[in-house]
Amino acid sequence: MRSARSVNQPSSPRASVPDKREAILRAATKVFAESGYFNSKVADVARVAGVADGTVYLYFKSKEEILRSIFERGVGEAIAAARAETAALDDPREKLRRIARLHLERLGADRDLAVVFQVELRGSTKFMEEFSAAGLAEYLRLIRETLEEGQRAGLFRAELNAKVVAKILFGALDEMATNWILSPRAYKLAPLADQVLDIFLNGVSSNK
Amino acid sequence: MRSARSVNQPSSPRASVPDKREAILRAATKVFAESGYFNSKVADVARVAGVADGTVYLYFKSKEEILRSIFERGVGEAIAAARAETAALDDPREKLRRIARLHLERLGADRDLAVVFQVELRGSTKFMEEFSAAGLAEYLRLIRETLEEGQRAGLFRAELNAKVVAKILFGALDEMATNWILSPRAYKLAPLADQVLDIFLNGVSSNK
DNA sequence: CTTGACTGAGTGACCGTTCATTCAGACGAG
DNA sequence: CTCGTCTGAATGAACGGTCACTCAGTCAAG
Repeated sequence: MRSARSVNQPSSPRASVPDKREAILRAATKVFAESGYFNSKVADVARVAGVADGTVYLYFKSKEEILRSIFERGVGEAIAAARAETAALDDPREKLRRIARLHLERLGADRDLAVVFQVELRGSTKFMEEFSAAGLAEYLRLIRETLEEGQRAGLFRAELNAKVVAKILFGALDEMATNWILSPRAYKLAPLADQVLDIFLNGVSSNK
Repeated sequence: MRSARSVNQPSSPRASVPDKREAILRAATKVFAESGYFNSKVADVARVAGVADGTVYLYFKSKEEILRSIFERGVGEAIAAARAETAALDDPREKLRRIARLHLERLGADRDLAVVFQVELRGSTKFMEEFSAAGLAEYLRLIRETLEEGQRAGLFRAELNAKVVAKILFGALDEMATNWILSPRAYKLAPLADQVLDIFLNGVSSNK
């Protein structure tokens, strides 16, 4: 069926054809998005991935670890992308715009992944706390630091609490994504980033 | 407790002393908040409510219906309160401030209820879609209409899409609430409404 | 006695996880 | 090249525990 990949994956030296791990993650994202994490059966994930039930447990310790892996990879990539793309920019306003655009572009590009991130990952305080601590905090910090940069530059009102302001921006973007998922209408998610940023920057701006 | 509730859709017309229904709802809110909806056992809810397992089914058709009832009551009350409190106000800006305050005050006053609303209800697209259609849409409409009122009055920028702007405000408030729940620090939620409104109104305001 | 709210042990379905077994391919010997 | 041997990835049936829901019976009130 699948010719062996030439590129070796570094993390798991013993897996012979590590496509399987990838296939399981992709399948799980799809299945979780469709039925919800708690309603999904490991057997369904296995079937969609094209492997046997037991094979799932050669790559993941438990059903929960699959969800965790989806999250960690997603957040990791998102943060890396945001850092990389903003590094070259000077204006903090442009940085925030880039972050917002990336945020909605990434989610808008993969509806299944978006559902898992916006809905399934929120379904229990246990997950939320864990995941929140894991990657979300870092994402919020990235936004906050950019805001503080703008405050030092005199672009944003200095009296604002950057932590709270970061949450406002994140919350607004988050709601755009959640609404997009739940909406039966098919529209583009990414362009909303500009509308959000427009209002947001106006709201925090000090010059006028 | 003779007086019948005006708005109940009784799954069980035979229930004579509806205190039990109330006790079960309260217990379920607590249990769901503590363990998460999917990890909660109906037996736990019954125990906390001080009734037998079977009694739960005299008042609710299923475990899911308990969750739905918690949601419907909460949203219904929130919308009623928001409408009542804004009716007397003229300035759309004041109306929005009232809505935002009420939003965070209500959630801040009952942590268990807040957890169910911010976390447990989000845990599956099935719930989300249903609930979203049910009450959340109306809440967003209330905000949107207030925004449009402000646009007509020339207070808010007319070129903004009120639907999107309503989501931004809701999303920002929502994130405040979610963060408050997950935070180990004990702080007051309601005062954040003013910080959010400050930035928000600045962002949408047309005069300057 | 009748009524019906209430009880809680029981039941059956469900599903995450395990593990005995299979077998495709690697490899050394001849 | 062809065996024979070995390995461990992959399999999927079976297990064991859990839990939503049921219903035959209890009991108090009238």
